[in-house]
Amino acid sequence: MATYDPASFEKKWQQYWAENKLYETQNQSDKPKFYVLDMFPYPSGAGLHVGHPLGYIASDIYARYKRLRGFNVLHPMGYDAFGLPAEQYAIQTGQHPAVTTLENIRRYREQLDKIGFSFDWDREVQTCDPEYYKWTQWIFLKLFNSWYNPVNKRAESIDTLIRQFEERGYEGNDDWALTGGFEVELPAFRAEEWNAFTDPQKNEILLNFRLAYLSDTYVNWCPALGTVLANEEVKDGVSERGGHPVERKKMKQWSLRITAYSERLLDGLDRIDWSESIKDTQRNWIGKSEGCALEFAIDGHEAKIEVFTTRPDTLFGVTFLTLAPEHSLVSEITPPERRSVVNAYIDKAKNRTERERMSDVKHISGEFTGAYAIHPFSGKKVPIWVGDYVLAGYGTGAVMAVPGHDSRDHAFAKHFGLEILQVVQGEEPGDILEASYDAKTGTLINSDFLNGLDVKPAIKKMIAAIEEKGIGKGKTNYRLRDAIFGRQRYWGEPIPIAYQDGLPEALDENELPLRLPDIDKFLPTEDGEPPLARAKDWKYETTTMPGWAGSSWYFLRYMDPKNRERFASEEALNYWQNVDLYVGGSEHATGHLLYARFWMKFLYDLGLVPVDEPFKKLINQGMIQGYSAVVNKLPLLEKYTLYISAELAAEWRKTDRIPEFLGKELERHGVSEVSVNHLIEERIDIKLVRGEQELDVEGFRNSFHFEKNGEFIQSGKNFLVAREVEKMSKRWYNVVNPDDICEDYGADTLRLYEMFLGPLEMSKPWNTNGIEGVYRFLGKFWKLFMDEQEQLKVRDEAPEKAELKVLHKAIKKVKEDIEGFSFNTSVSTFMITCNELHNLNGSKRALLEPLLILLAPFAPHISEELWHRLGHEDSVHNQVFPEYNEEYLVENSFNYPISINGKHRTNIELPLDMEADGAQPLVLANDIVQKWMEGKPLRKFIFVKGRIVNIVV
RNA sequence: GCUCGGGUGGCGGAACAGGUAGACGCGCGGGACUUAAAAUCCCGUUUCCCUAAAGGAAGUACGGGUUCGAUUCCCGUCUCGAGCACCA
Repeated sequence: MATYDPASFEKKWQQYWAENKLYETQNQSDKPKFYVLDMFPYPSGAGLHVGHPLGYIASDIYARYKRLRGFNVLHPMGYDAFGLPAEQYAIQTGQHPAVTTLENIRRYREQLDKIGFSFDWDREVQTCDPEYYKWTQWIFLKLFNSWYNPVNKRAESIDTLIRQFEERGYEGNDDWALTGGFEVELPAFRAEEWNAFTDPQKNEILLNFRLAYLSDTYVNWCPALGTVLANEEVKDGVSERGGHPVERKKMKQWSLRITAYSERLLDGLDRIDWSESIKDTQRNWIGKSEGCALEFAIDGHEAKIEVFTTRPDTLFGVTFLTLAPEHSLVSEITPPERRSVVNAYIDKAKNRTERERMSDVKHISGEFTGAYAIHPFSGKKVPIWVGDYVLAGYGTGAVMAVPGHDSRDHAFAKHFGLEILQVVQGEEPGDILEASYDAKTGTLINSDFLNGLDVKPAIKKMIAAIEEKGIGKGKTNYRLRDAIFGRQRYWGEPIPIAYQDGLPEALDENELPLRLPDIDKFLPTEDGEPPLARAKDWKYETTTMPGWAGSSWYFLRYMDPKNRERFASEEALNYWQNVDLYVGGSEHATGHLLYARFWMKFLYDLGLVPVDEPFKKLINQGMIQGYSAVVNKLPLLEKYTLYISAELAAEWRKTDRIPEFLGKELERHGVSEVSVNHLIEERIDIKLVRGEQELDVEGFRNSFHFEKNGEFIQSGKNFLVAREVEKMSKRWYNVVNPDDICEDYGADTLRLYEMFLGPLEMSKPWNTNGIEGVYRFLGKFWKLFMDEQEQLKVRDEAPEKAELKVLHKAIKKVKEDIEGFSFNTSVSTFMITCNELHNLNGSKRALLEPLLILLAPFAPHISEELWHRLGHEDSVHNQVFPEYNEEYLVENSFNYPISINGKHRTNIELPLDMEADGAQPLVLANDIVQKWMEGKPLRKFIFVKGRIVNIVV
């Protein structure tokens, strides 16, 4: 056999690379460093599918390219090994999650190895390894022992805060120098008072400032999973994993004070090379809004209501205030005669789950408290209401309602018949009683000293007036919430906290790692305690860290993975700095990617890392979707289950009328009175489909999908299935396994094909329609080197100019493509180059050797094989990426045929000293021709790609 | 509702800064080799008109604009996808 046979050499080279430690990376080098990282996988029981390697292949190409370009490349891989699925599995089967996790890791490794990645496996990390999570816990302790100093704008040791308390005390929530604007439920105290406090009292106070803290907060509680979830783990009121309903519940919880970093997380985005869309998602999530906080006095009460608004200019349009049902002042200000009504409303609102509240956005509800606030400028009395459209968790939990210029306030006012005032005049007249005017443009009216001003200057003037009056000040609010850090779960990092008199006490660093204890059952205890409460003599925190803890710093551990003294040595950190290229899915935009940035900034503040952004450049690869196969069946009959071919089912659904042919068939089976609603779609294994739609009927009959009383109805020669693009998942039977592709076509074809599918960042369905083309290309490429008799046919002749042009074109294109992450078009370039060399009979060493190096990042196995067949001892992956020479690329153009107005033809002699080569007709526009005809000289020739495309007269 | 990103042949998709639209691959059609098939190789393949050949017209979701020239830039409309969403 004289053909390309990947099975005969791919494994050989994979072993060769491993044995020779080809990809081992040193922490020092004369070469410049480059760090290429993939998001490490969670090792699930299902194994890898073809979607996983997409990003890994892209990053591998880039890493190999950088290596060929003379960089010292760090390209590691590991496993995000703590997590829910392993624990769910443990609950069902009793198998310890550590066992199944290690088993899954073994399987992942086996699959990864088949694809020929250039990972340095000596640096592998697993987040569930005590030697690793020791340092996750260590970072947690650092967070616990730190606070955010808003004056210095960075995290500092909690000791600096204690010193301030000792010297100055605390002035309450106005003490911006200590809180930086975040709310602390803590009364003021003087320095003497502080010094007189007992240690537990001091500790309790300090918890309000620590970056890792314990507090009573509303959490997303998922009863089905038995744990709390972070905001980004909840989608539309149900859990992201499993889709179980989620409730709001007040619980004592560990949280991380990520909100302290809001501004810096926002700022940092301007300095990193990420896609605009993902930066936008993060900006959105942080949700900065600038406005002003101000107080309303309450008629007959000492207390004041603080509100936050982005529209202080509309203050004269305030006709009522609305408090969230959870607002602490509600019960205080409600007079006795209104109490029962208001309390009933509050109870109702509280008992609604988050989901109900969200799905019920349009329904307006609220109650008048019976109390009145005093408008700070007009002195008018305005009623105070409670309404669940106001969120307790944002701003102050109270709003000044401006129904004239806020659609939500407007809806509320209209529903309850409250006054609506217009204070901003827009360009187009509209009835303010019908719809609010929300735009931030226009002229102020009915607003005393603001009258005549535009909105923006009015905002400024009003803030100044408010500050002068001493009732409030300009303020920035963020949507970002602190990150809840405890999970009522077993399979996670234990939180290194012990309890003393109910107060948390941090472990000492040298007590780490706090190892996860063995327990007999993985369920929560009978009285609802987390599983860790089952462990004997466990005097520590019983919740564990969330899945994102270990992944928030793993990129640092790769730099120095075996260090037992430190999370990574200073030398390693200073050498590698941060990740130059990070490749992974965009679904982590508001989770992992935000938390990792937060931790990096925190570590930077403590002087533990040299830079404060973890990932310089980020590429988001798209998802590879499954291409499910769907059969239509009519199962309502006792006698038969009728399978209806896709073309008939489609017509039926479209027209809602039974197609004639199908009607006859149904009649023949004694079926009447069926509607299209009886038609059921069932997904079947995609292996039962041949080509695009044809069902392998025999295979289907033998599969478990088939109903024993099934009969087929089809109008054509074949029974057709419908196809559906959706997530690749076991439950849809649409998973394609990379091992199978490697088996059939080899790893190089898999790699090239995944790149060839389309732009890296785009999501696309997996289908194997084009894979033959890529495989054929490799076969053709092989034939440039080997003849029919399996003999090397490469000649040592000097290449022709035309051949050099082909080569250098390819070098230039591939280099540009890799640097721009357009791997799909570089595959095309290889195909074109291969064809052109065949046509030129260019099997010459001087052409093919550079070409092999060029191809090596994409198809490492075939390149290595042919490189050795050319007589080299060394690996092709140790070579230098070839440079292109512009000289060979110049296009010569001369003596163009020109068609004027697309009609007449003439030849124009151009004042260029070039040889004629591939002359093209040039179409000139009318007016140019006219000027030319009038005898004006031709002034300028416009060249594009060495070709004249226009002439300026 | 707000923000962002898309819409190009039968299909996946090219076109780097405005400059020969449809590269490359799949599919399809035709041919060569073969007793035959597979494999391989060659030719054709946006649509329409005309044709023996040559040629011509339209064409990148739709409608306008800027330009000698627009898939590319600007305005408006439709549409698909993603993120956020009673955030005051």
